[in-house]
Parts: sequence; C-alpha cells; structure tokens
Amino acid sequence: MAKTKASIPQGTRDFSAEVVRKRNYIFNTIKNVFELYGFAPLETPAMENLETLMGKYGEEGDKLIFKILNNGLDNAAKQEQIKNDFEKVLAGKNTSGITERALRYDLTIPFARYVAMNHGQLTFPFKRYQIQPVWRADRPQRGRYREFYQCDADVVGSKSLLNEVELVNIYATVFNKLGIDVEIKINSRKILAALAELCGGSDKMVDITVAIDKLDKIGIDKVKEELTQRGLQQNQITNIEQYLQIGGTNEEKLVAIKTLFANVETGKQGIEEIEYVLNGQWSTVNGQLAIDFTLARGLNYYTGIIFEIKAQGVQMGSIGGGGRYDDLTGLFGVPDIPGVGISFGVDRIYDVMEELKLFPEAISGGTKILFFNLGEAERKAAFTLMQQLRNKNIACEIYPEQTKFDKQFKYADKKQIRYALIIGSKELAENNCVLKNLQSGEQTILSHNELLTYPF
RNA sequence: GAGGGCAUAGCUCAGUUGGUUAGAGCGACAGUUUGUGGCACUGUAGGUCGUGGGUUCGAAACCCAUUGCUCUCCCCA
Repeated sequence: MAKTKASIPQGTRDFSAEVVRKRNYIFNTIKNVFELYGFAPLETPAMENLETLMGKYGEEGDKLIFKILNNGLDNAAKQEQIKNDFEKVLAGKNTSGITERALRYDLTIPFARYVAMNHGQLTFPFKRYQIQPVWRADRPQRGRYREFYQCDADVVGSKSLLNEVELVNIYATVFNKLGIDVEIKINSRKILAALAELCGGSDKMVDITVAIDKLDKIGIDKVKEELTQRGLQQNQITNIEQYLQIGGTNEEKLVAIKTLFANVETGKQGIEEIEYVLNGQWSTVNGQLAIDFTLARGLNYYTGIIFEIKAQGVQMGSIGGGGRYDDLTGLFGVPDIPGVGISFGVDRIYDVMEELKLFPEAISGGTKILFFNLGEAERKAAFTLMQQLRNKNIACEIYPEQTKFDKQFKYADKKQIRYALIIGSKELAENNCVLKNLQSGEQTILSHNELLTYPF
C-alpha cells in the first residue's frame, strides 16, 4: 500500500494530554453549573439529515454546512440519475441524490429537531444542556476552527423571562469560576425591530442590523455609508444615527431609548424585557451585564432577548451567545413551543484562558507513582503492591522493561510523576520498599502496609 | 468568496550579491554511570531545502505554477 502523508484536515486539531486536561477543566466547570441550575444532558448525532439544517442559518450559514457525499455514487445501474442530480449540484442546488446528510452546524437546531420529534414525551418546561462538537466549513483563522465544541443550555416550553435571568446567572457563574473577566452584552430583537419600524421600513430590518452591528469595528461614518448602500433614505439614517448615539450607563441608555421609542409598541416591549432581566440579576452578576443596542447576532430565529459574551483584555471574537426564539420547533411542524438558550464556545474560551494564563497551576491527572522494574522477582512483588494501590484509587504504573535506574527516573521526570517506588533485590529480601518523592528528592523506607496506608 | 505572509533536521530557527560536503540550539538515542533522575561532558542518528517546472556553468536563495500552513476581510463560537 502507498504510504500516506500524516496530516489532519484544515481547522481540526489533535489534543495532547495536557490540553485535554485543561479542556476538561472547562467542560466540567460548565457542566457542573448547568446541572446546578437543573438542566439535564442530551446528545444528538454528529450528522443530521441535510434538510434539517438547510435554511436555518441564513444564506451564509448554508454555505458553511459540511455536507456528506452519499455512498454508492459509482453504482453503474443508477449512473444516468446520478449524472442528472450532479448537474443540479453544479447549478448550486442540493439534491438528496448526491448528498442527504450533513455534519451538525450548531446544537440549537438539532435540539429543536429533537423537541419536535419527542414533544409528546417531554415534560415542559424542558431544560437540557448539550456539550458536543460542531463543524463549519469556514476558513480557519485565529479563534476560528472547522471543528469546535459548543456547550448549550436551553429551556423550551416557557415564555417566562425568569429563564433569561437564570441563563445570565449561569454565564456570570461560569466565567467567574474560570476567572475570565467578561462583558455580557444584552439587547432585544424587538428593539431592533422597533428601530426598523421607526425608520418606516420593517422590511429593512436585516439591512439595518447588519450595518449597525459593525459600529464598533468601522465607526459611524462607514455605517452610514453602508446604510446608504443598502438603500436607506437620509431621514431614516438620521434616525438610526440618533439610536446609535445612545450611550452611558445601562440606566442612561434605557432613559434615552424610552424617549426614542415613546410611540413604538414593539420597542416598549423590548425595553420592558431588558429592564426585567437587568433587575433580576441578584447577587451573582456584578456589573458584567451591559446593554448594547448595536448587538444583532444571527438574524435567523431569535425573536426576543439576545446575548453575546465578550472577553475583556484580549483580542477574540465572542466566546458565547444566545437568545430567545419564539417558534423554532415550528420549522419542524410543531408550533407554539417558545424557547431561550445560551452557548459557550469552549475552544475560544480555552484560547482566552491560555493567553491570559488563567489555568490553575495543578490541573490534576496523570500517574502518581512509577514502580521501578528491577528484575523478575522484584517486578512481581512490585506488581502485587501496585494493584493494591490501584484498588485504593491511586494512579500507578510500572516501567515495562527491566532497565537501569537512569532510564526509569527520566521516564518519571518526563511524565511528571510525583513518586518513584523502588523494590530491588535488597528491598525484596527485607520485604519492604523505598518511596522517593521526585520533587523534593526525599526517600523513605516503608513496609508494604505502610505504603498501602500512605497519604498520597 | 476576497486579499496578505510563510514553507530548511522531530521542534524553534540561521543560511551573506546565486558558488565546495546546508548549519546551530533544543529534543531523541548511546556512553561517562548495572542502587538513585533533573546538571555536566563526549559521541551517534536525523534534511528529496513543501512539490513541479524554468533561468543559470552552478539554485535552499531568482522567476512561474501548485500544495500546505497562517493571518486579515466577509461571517461567526
């Protein structure tokens, strides 16, 4: 067989032991908080039917879905049909004749699909969390991968804004535990809708939000330019400029927006929502929640409050986001199940923590004791002791080859193993063992019983 | 989808206006050292200079193409 050059697909990564341990530290922190708030786990398949995903993430999103080529395309009997189907693909259409499955793009849509499929069996309000990889055919760059993990928590079957309050508290708790200084940006799609209404063009909502979302990146003048390009009239742009000039504290922003939307019913609703969440923070959130009227997020399915997480002191895209959607399951034929959810982007959180050096010194794991291999009879005695320690839940390993001390010590060093346990001919004869702390260099002679009760 | 940058040993990188047999540090392996590691010293192995073509007496270097990686924009976690 021809030799294959060892490589992995663009935007994917292997994770070494050290990295996996750090990632697990993040996963466990998030998972424990989810559990603490009453969310139950769910896992869905890596692949979904293509039609489940298509059209749910906007035009850009559709392009970024990883599609899976059907098997059996070389079937001679179906060649005509397959050629016809492929013509459709060349014309930019999807066809089940060529591809009918795709890799999961996010966790929210598969969850909505799951709820729609199982709504008869579920107890509402239904609270689930999900920690799994997703795939996007994006071009990789800093903080952007083609395979990455999301950690989602969603509540469906409840319209209560108390859910939003809980989710904000989950965000604050998790980032507190991880030691990341974040800003939790909050806005409401209703406020964005109201702005479009105020500008006399609800149909222009997408154009407006896409443009104003870029305010902090490109500045007010460029935003106005883009609005003009997108067909907004001068008086409408003036309105939008007024809206964008709203600043100050959360309270000041609310006063200003109330004036602006005094006669816009949708806007008033949005303001009430934000006020409710702001007032419902309780003690967990201190000053991290910030109103950002330019926050837009994906325009696909959000209908109420929306969130986005920005890490402070580091150049990185959002490390989390979420919001309320009125009718996600409606896309799958089951109407009237409203929901709200949040997502953590673990890979970016990892990058942020690495850059700011926020990982704790000792993320536990790995072998605690290395048993030296110093001969056949010695090895047997060591092995028996080792198994007894393993039964006590202490991670041990024995050097598989009988070789000189030097080599076994170096192995322990490389793996950062804390203790070496030595049974040579002398210890074998005296029926004891030598335990050496490899950090301090101290070593003590212990009886077998003393070793088994040693406070590691 | 658009546009930059980079590609030399396992890793990080030198390599002069194009000129003999392409180097260093780290790592690996062996030895000094068959009952005590981290240090030190000595030695050994390891390179189609990403790939293909071109220019030239001569290319790691210059030109073209190609692939991979990386970064920015779009968009996103």
